[in-house]
Amino acid sequence: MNRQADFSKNKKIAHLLGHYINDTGRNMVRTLQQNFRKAGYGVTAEQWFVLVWLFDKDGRTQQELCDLTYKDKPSITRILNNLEKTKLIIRTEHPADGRSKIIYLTEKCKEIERPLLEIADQTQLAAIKGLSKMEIAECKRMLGIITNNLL
Amino acid sequence: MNRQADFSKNKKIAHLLGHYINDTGRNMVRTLQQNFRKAGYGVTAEQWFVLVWLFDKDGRTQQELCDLTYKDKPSITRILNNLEKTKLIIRTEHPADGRSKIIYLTEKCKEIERPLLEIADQTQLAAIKGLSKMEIAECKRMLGIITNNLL
DNA sequence: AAATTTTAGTTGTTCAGTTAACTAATCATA
DNA sequence: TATGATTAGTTAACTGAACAACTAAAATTT
Repeated sequence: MNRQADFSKNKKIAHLLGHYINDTGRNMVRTLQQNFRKAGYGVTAEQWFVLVWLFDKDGRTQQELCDLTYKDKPSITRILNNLEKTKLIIRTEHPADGRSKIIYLTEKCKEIERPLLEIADQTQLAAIKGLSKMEIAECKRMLGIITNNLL
Repeated sequence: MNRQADFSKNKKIAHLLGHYINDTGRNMVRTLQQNFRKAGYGVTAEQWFVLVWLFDKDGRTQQELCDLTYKDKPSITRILNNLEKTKLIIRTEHPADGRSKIIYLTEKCKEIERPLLEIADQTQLAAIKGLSKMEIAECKRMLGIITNNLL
């Protein structure tokens, strides 16, 4: 793919902010996944974004994971299917609510939490090199405004 | 899907900037596509990001479109396949280079340029409401820095 | 209590991104 | 000029996103 980042070439074409945001996000996500892979972990970035919340607190429902990751239900279903295939999570039945399922990490998954976290941290650190904490906060604030505008 | 934008809920989890950027970009892209669809145009956002550069200048090669859109070759191949199916572009052979193909817009496509552009403009305008031009420029600058850091 | 509505999760289809392997044409070079 | 490397584009497999339609189990309403 093509990753040069001269977003100023769109002098005539000013309708592409969404494209640039999207592209930058994909660059980060792809790099993270490549770094996982280089280190020998076959975890996708999207799987990671789900696992993060399970490391934070185990035993959540799929709906909770939807809310936390901003992903829709079919996406969560499929990401969990793949995590189940690789034996990183298990689905169990909710004791009180027959519709819900509760997701638990396997031991195998808990063992790789630290190395994955290390890779994620380093990747993010490399990505934001040259940006101050204030700039990052500004960036997040603007992203939040844009998303809210679209609700 | 879930589009609430309170990115501050990650107090404990600070590794998710890429996820937030990615998510915001997808929100913009999805909204654009929905707006095209509501107006009766079956053009995807990714198709639009390619068409934009053909409206700018017709008769480009696929490689040029890769460079301009930051997409890789398989993606461009498939996006053009779909644009060809819906008769919005045609592929022709390069007169001098047997490997290349030159992409032209059809009349059908030229006819919908203005309405699509109108929708794209309005969508972007709605998305950035509340942000100054300087903030937008800042945002683009930071996205460029991040992408360059990842090269 | 029965009927309706809402909620949790799954499935199917289409589209695009990522990676790898591939074909065919051109370019470089020895 | 013949060989090897590069370039343009395609194909295939896997993953996830978007959207719609679906099942089954609550929750709500009447």
